[in-house]
Amino acid sequence: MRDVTLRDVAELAGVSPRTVSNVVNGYAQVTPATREKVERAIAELGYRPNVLARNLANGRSGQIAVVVPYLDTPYFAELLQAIIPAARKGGYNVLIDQTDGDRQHEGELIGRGSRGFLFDGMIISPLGLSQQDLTVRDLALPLVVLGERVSDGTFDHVGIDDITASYDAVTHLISLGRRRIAAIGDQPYATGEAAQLRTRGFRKAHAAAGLPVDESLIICTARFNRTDGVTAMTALLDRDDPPDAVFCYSDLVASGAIHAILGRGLRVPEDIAIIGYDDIEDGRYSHPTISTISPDKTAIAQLAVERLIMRIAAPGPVPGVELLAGHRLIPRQSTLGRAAT
Amino acid sequence: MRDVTLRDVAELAGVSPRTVSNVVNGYAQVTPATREKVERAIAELGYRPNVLARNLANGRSGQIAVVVPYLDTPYFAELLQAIIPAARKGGYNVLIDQTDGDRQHEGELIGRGSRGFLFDGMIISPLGLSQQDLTVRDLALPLVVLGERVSDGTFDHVGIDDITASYDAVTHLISLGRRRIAAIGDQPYATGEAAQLRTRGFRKAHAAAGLPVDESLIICTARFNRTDGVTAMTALLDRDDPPDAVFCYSDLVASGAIHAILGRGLRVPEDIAIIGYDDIEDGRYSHPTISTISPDKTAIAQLAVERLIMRIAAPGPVPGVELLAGHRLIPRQSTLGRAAT
DNA sequence: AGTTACGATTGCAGCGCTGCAAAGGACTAT
DNA sequence: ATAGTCCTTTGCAGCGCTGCAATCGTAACT
Repeated sequence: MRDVTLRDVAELAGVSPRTVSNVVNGYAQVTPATREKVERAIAELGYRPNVLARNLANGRSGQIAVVVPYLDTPYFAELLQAIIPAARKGGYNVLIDQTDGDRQHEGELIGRGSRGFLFDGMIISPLGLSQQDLTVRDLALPLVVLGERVSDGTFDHVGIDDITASYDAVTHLISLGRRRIAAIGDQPYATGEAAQLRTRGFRKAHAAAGLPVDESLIICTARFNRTDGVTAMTALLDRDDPPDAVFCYSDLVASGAIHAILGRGLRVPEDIAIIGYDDIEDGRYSHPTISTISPDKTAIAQLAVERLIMRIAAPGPVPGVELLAGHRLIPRQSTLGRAAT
Repeated sequence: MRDVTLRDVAELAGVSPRTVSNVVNGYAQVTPATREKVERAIAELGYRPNVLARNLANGRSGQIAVVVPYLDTPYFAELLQAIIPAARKGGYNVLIDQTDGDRQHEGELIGRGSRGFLFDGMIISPLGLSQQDLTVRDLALPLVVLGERVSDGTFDHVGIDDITASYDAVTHLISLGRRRIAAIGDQPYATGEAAQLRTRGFRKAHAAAGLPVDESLIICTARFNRTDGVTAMTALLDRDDPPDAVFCYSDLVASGAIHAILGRGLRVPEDIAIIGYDDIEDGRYSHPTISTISPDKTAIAQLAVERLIMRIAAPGPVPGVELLAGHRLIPRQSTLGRAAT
């Protein structure tokens, strides 16, 4: 049994296929009488427009790709959770891809013609890509970048004010009387821009408080995973002069760090205070609950999608902009102690 | 600047468009000489096949939809993480949708013609849908169901042996000397089949050990979230005779339950042992680490995708089958105590 | 009444690709 | 030399829809 097409509906309704199309899309003016005839025919036949054909005809796919390094990283999962409804509201379906942070894979995706016209635009959260890689990409692909990178003018970037957020986090630790503060997550190489901004905030908070920065307390990690947190924290604990507080560049790192600390029989925050970054759900239920910087994920998703749709609709190139979403410091038990909720 | 099409390549290479198509798809036999000519032309023009057009022409979209209730639930995120590469390997792109467990939304998705030919098949993890809903769906849509439901013969179901897994979990608690064991997560209504199976396993373990089941210790929850765990556990703790162990129907519930217990100043597992279900990453890093039933997610993803692709390729209706992936009991600190790794 | 104007409807062509089956060409067998 | 065979290449038509511009019909105007 063949699928029902526009033509079938047109025949039954006694109008031209074009008119059926007009009704379906609400394009031109259509007489209420005609509309009703057509709608009845549609209902009777159970007609469903063929999205593929529609897309081919008008040259747009109606899909946007969202590319993240890891789907099972809570931060990205939560972000996606917000992006999907936003895209749907804008009339777009979401195609998801994960890259494992692989530079080459990411590069292919933003490269010339990668898409085969399968999606109209892309929201990407790159991990392996350097600024350079982004610049030589397919310029015709409407692109919005989340997180790591900063716009070079050919794409938009959505993030939060990392320096200020980090400044807030570290200042919070200082205000609690901590003096030997470590940072876990610096990435002093090309692809670690976000990390570097956080380190800047870390330094700035020290400077503002008149505190010296112990460079040996700034620990680099390849990723922001739990294992990175465990490894880095273990190294810190092995020192003669461990820190009394740690600013972790993600909640996962914080989770790993806490795991390491408690594993040694030490207490959080009594012995070492911990603050994370991202405000993932785990942090609200772990033991202790994790103080964190909470980026406004809904706003990030909203901004990214809106901006991308605008880009897709725009006739020519659109200058890239930096868009900042809000963030809040959320103190919890890992800095305040059991007294905190 | 128009996009490069098959025709452009054909012209440059001095062959017919059809031949270019043959080269691109490796269809018919093509002389090495011809192939090279065409490939050179492709490279020179930077030609990329238009997937949309291809799909329209051969009537398949090359996409499968994966529908989950919540993307940010770690279990689903981890499952997706496994499904995407499996699908990609099979030549399919993954379109993701989340339903918030809303029955109507889920129903629409599996309903007649929902897809508009946008995807060739669907993997769905329903929450709100009853068996009945699934039965009246669009029978022409190749469908693989994960988790909750059991096959009615028109679709495939992939899951683990819930009864045995639950039996294993509870038997583990009993073997540790626990006697008052609660269960959190039963759902004695139409849409809670998986939960009911787990409750069956719970009873079976009691029976096998010659232990009576205290019905009042079987707590129902609407979902398997952390908040459900907190709520249910709090109620249990408020009783005069709280349990000495709890079998939670998800790791999130377990996480919430632990949160509630520790919040009361009680210890896990000394006062109350906890075992969860799903083996999400959090459970490996939380404090205490959470004993759990670990379903083989890779196998689930693999089976689901393979089976779906087979269904899509099949000419006629395919009888639905039940596919079981493996599972393992993973004892951790929440039952064994700090001694455990 | 004749003309203009405007809204509703339509026809055509084509988006870029592939299924099908036939045509062309080279080569072997008789 | 001629027919037969097999492999490569091709042309046609059409997937189902929409952009465009033309057409039709009717209401509003002089």
